[in-house]
Amino acid sequence: MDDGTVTRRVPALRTGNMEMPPDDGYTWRKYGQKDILNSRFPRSYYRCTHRSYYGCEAKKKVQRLDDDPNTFEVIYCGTHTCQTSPTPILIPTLVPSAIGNNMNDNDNDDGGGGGHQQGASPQSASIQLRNWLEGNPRNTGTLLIPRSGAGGSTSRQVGQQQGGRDIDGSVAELADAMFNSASSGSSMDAIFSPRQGSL
DNA sequence: GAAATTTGACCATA
DNA sequence: TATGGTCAAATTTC
Repeated sequence: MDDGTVTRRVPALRTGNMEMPPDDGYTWRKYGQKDILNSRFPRSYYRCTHRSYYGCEAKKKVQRLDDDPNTFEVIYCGTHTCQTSPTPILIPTLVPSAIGNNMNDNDNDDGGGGGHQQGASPQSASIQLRNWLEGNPRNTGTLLIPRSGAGGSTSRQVGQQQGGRDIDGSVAELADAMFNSASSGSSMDAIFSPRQGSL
């Protein structure tokens, strides 16, 4: 169903705790957690923090793969209409056709056990990220914005970038740190295809 | 004081 | 009947 549902697999970051999956640049608010029978790990349900302000109905489900505990399966449902901006920018439908296609590919068996999934086209959220990531061609993808919970607890796992512009500078630093840390693992590279920067 | 996270319960669908 | 998903209330942190 290409109704805006995107399934992506992202390796757990080694930035302190692998309890939290890489942030995708949006502010998510956890609204529930459920233990899945077929999974040893519970599934977390997130909703866009700007839902109240922008009516953004974007949601995502994060679940750790039973086969790869260090890999998270993030299922995005719906599209963002907030773009994490101070103003409600309306983003047209994010080519659901392409999205629904890649999810099927993601359903494929594990990507090798090291988090080499990819195959999906990070256009849903990442495409919007590029808007505020302009100037950072390397950051064309999910970004982790550990403002206060990066080295503390699993709480505040989502960056509290109020608007996204405030983190513009932090993004570069965070991204740089992340890419440097992940440069040996190519995990990030696996998630964020460098091809995105060629757009 | 406000916002977010956590846990439990309830509802809907298969 | 069982599982998944969502909502609400309480608690914790900033």
